[in-house]
Amino acid sequence: MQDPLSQTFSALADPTRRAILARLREGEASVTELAEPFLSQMTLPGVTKHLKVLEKAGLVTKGRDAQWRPCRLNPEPLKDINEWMEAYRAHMEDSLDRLGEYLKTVTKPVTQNAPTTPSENHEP
Amino acid sequence: MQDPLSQTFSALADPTRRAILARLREGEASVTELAEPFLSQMTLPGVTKHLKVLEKAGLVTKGRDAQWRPCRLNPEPLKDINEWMEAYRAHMEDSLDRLGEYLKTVTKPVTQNAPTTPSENHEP
DNA sequence: CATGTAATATACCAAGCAGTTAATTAACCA
DNA sequence: TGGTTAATTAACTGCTTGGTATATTACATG
Repeated sequence: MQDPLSQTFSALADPTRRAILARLREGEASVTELAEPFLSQMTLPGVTKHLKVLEKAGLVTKGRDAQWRPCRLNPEPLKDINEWMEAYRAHMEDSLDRLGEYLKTVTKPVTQNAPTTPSENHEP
Repeated sequence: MQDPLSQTFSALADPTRRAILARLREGEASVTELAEPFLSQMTLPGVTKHLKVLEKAGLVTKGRDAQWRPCRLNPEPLKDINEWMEAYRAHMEDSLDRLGEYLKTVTKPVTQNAPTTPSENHEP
């Protein structure tokens, strides 16, 4: 049993599942419709499993229409992530500022001394 | 090898790791300092492993000061998550509206239902 | 009723992960 | 030099995860 936030994060930690969510942004879809783009890489039960993960995380809800299970996006859990991120927003902007200043010092004349350890930029 | 976004999400899908990040928001800390709050539930190598996950995801960078490895928060990967969430922001507001309307319909009659379990929030 | 379609359940496997204990590296200090 | 502290590595375990093939349930219609 995981806490809800962990469950949401881990549900999102898979490109197939994120693609399913992206598809659902455009509206309801049945399981086979959702599965269709992946059937070259994965079987239908595979997709069903991914859907179940999303469902357990509360990101997707399934209805019933005869033999179809129309799936809908439920963005509620994303709000919790959004809220969690809030605390880091200032840091994100800070590091943007630092990058800006770093770039300034780098593009300025040679007389400027070395910036405070650019520290390997992971992703440029 | 995972795509970077999946790697970030999955790094965040653990309460210990999120707590470490939260601690790092307040500034640099050595591994033992970071580990201290968890040592009742987990050994030091356990924490080291979590740190390595965060490091691989690019969320934490380690420096060196003699025998210490001062760790710092690197919020860069969070920007990607933020960007990813952008596409869902409209949906979140939509569902907020729906919640608002739902509450309106619910708060009309006398049947004020109980608040949905405050649920101890781990990280403020 | 028999058949086709939508979806899930079951049982299994390989790989990865969270955690442990014990050993090891690396730096400082006296 | 030897001892202490900081941190990592190695080797192992149990559990979860992502995927499969196969079987099964549920519904609609000829």
